[in-house]
Amino acid sequence: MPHKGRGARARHGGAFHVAGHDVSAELQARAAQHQADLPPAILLMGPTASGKTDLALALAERLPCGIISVDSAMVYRGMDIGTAKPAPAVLARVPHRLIDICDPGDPYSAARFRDDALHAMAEVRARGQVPLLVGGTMLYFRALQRGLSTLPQADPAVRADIQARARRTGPEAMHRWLAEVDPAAAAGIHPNDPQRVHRALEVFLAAGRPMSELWQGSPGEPFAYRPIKLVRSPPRRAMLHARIAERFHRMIEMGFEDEVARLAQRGDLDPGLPSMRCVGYRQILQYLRGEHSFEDAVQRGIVATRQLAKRQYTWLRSEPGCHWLWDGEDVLPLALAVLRQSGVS
RNA sequence: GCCCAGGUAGCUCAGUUGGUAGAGCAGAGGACUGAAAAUCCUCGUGUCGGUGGUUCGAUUCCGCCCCUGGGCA
Repeated sequence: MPHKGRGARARHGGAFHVAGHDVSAELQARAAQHQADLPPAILLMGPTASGKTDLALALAERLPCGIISVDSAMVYRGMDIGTAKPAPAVLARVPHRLIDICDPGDPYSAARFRDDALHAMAEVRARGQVPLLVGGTMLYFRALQRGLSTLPQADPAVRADIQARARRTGPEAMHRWLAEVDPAAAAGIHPNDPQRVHRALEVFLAAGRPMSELWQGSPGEPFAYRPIKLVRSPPRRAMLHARIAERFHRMIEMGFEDEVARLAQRGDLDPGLPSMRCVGYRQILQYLRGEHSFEDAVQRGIVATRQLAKRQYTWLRSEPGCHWLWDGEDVLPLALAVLRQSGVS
C-alpha cells in the first residue's frame, strides 16, 4: 500500500471506506487515543507586541514548565532591544531556551529551529516539566508540528551562484529555468518571488533532483507531543497598532539606535543577512547609511512591525485548535483553566 | 490689502486638448518546507475645495468665495 503523507490524511476529513464499511470513525478514535497518550506541550502564540512574554512568565510561575522561545530574531546575540527580548534579570530568574544561540553573522533557519526545539523539549521533559513554547514565528510552529521534508540545507556558495546568475538574466529567466528542471515547483511559485524560485533551484542543484519530488518522498515527521495552543491577542487591530507604535518609541528611548550602530560597526554584517533584515534593524540600518531621516526610519519601522503582525494573523487564523485569549478578559486565569482542562496543572 | 502657486483616495502626487479619474505609500485579505521579523500575490468611487455661469455635458473653461504655502506691501 502506498504510504500517504500523514499530514494529507489529517487535513482531509473525508470518510474512508473499506469493503463497504466506513472505517473513518475507528481511525479517528485510534488517532485520538494516540494523541491522548502523547506528552503535553503548551504552544503560546500571538502577533508581535501582544504580551505573549508576560503571559509566559506568569504561567511559568504557577506551573512546572520550561520556556522555549519560538522567535527567529531573539536567537541572535546582541540583538536585544529591537527584538523585545526579556531583560537579563528576567532571563536569569526564568530561563528561556533558544535565545542568544546564534551570531548575527550566521543565518538561523526553520530546520535548525526544529532540531533545537525538539532537543530543548526533551530536556524540559527530563526535568519533569511541561515545555512552554512561546513566540510569534509561525513558520517555526508549523515546522515543529508538521515536520519538514528531508532537503539539502542552504549552501552559501550555490546561493551566491544563483544570485549572480539572477542578476545577469533577470527573474523571468530564473523562473523559466526552474520550470524546465522542476515544473511542479515552478507552477506553485510566482515568478516575482525570487526567494522561493532561488531556493527551489538551490535544492535541485544540491540534490540533483527536483524539490517537488523530495517533498513528496519525505512528508516530514509528525509531532510527538499533544499541543495545547493558546493565542494571545488584543480584540481589535487598532489596539495592537497603538501598542506597536508605543513600543517602538520605547525601544528608541532604550537605545535601539546605539544597538544597531554597534552591530553595524562590526563591519562584517551584510544588510542581506536574515538578522539585519529584522524589523526595525533594517530601517535603522538604512538611516545609518543615510538613506532616509531618523524620523522616517522610525515611521518605517513601525509600519514594518504592523505588516509583520498582519502576516502573523494570517497564519494564526488558519492554525487549528487554538484557544484565543483576548485582552481585556482575565487572560491568566483563562489560560490556566484551558490548561487544567487539557490535563496540565 | 495686492501678486503668484496650489487645493484630486487616509498620505504624497499625476491626469483629464470638456465625456465624472490613477500611481506610489498606507490599509485589508491571502500564500508560505533550511532567509520567515523573510519573500510574494490580490484588492482603488473619491461631493476631483465651495458656489454661480458658459455648455447637450464641467473635476477640466470663466466669475466670485473659502483654505494653504510663498512673495510684495
